[in-house]
Amino acid sequence: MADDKKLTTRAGDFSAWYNELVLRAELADYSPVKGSMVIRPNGYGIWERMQRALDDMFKATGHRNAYFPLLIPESFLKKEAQHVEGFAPECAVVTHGGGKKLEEPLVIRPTSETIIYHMFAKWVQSYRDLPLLINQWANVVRWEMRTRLFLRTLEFLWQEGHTAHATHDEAEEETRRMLGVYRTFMEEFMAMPVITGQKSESEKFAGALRTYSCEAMMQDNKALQAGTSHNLGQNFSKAFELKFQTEAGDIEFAWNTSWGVSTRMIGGLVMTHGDDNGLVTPPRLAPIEVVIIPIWKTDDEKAKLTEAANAHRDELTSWMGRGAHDRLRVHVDARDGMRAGAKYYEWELQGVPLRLELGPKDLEKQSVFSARRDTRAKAPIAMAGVAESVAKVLETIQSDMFAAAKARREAHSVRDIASYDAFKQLMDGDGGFVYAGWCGDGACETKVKEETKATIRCIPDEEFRSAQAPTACLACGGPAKHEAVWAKAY
RNA sequence: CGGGACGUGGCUCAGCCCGGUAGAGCACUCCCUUGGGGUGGGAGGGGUCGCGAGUUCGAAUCUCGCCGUCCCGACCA
Repeated sequence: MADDKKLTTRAGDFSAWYNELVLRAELADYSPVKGSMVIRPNGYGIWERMQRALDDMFKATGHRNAYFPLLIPESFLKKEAQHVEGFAPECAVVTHGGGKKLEEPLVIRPTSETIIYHMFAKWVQSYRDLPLLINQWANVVRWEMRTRLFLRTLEFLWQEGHTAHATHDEAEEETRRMLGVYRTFMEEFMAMPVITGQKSESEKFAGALRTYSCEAMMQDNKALQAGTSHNLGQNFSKAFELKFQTEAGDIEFAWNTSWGVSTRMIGGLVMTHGDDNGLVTPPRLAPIEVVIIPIWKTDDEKAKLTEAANAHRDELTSWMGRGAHDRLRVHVDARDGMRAGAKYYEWELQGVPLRLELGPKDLEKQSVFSARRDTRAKAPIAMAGVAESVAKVLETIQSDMFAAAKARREAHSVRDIASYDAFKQLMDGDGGFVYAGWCGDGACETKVKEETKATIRCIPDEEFRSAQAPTACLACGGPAKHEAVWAKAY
């Protein structure tokens, strides 16, 4: 490589850029087991911030956490016909334990519907026990053929919410509510705009009545399904005898929902905001929001500036303007033997939202020199009231990142595609989201997929639909039943 | 599982055609230098050349087999 300090560029090879960034920013590393990965502290730190924000939102909507076991009797998985069909090929199965062959093989959970609804059936007797609102943070295993760091690995971390309700409408409301929670999280924390909508029959969860998803656009204009929420109807309650007695005294099957987001979102974060210099983290998810780099020449200066940098850190971290539980997250990089410039590159690669440089000149001027990660804009910040100024810049970064990502998505969204040929041409070139009609026939979906690799990402919710609803199906030209978002996807 | 490529210090790779006892850059350790965007120099540590067999006086290099990785296709959060 001509310059192996630089990343491959996004324009040069998006896929290589992504892999290099994830490895070099130390978000994750390949594990000795093909297809699985180690999440390193930089990556896990982002996950922890995601978990915290989401967990608070789950609690605020009345859910409680629990933990269900990793191993599931194989027979459980087979109880729901669609479910087993969807997951059987990608299940890892434990056949031996304690040095003996097991009587019944145990499946390593690819998702926990079966074990959870089995347990729910024991816990629910009456309508008074409903709704039952449970979430678990867990790892799951799906034996994928082709894997990518964070985006698709054999094992990944996620949360799965599982609820039981007395009526279909309550379950539907819950399904939509949690999709909304995901959307809020993705927009407000990840600064990642998403389109919400319903999945087509072929893309829905195996065993669900309906699946809704959040779809985001990556910088290569491909779609990433970032979160899903399922109305499971009574499919699982019937398979697992999850019944309750109504107020009127009748016995009915409960209505279930399940919803999940995973460490895949970290991949989405990288591909939404990263640039050719590395990761760009939205402040609200950044384990370190501000890095302070003292600059010195002499030993005398070194002592003075390191002390000043530490004093700044203390001032920033003790500031309570965001509330006592949301202090600024600040790191001082006073490493010796490394030039300031080299530190800049390193922290940029790791995506720290704001850098503060503190040198002799700044001390004289009673200011610090700041550099934004997202725009790379530089400006001095007065020492007086520095914490408030910094907090304000971070807020600006957060909202600017969202606005930039949204503008990019809109720039690559097409609502007036002239013809199927034009669509093919677009998918052959730049790609993007195409809002176009769909007759509702799975055959048309399959045809488009085979010919262009693009699929229906979702039937968008009303607010995302075009002012003028499309009248013809993209593929067959017949009357359109829905407006659909078509795109190539991860 | 089909098609293609590749396995050589931690990383990226050269050496292989034409066999002769292993190299570069980066990274790492130490010293000096430098220090507001990847300083420069010096010294040093580190390799069963993927594994196994074969040919040969001698194999990283040639032959065969195996294993593994990556990319492209069939499945997917």
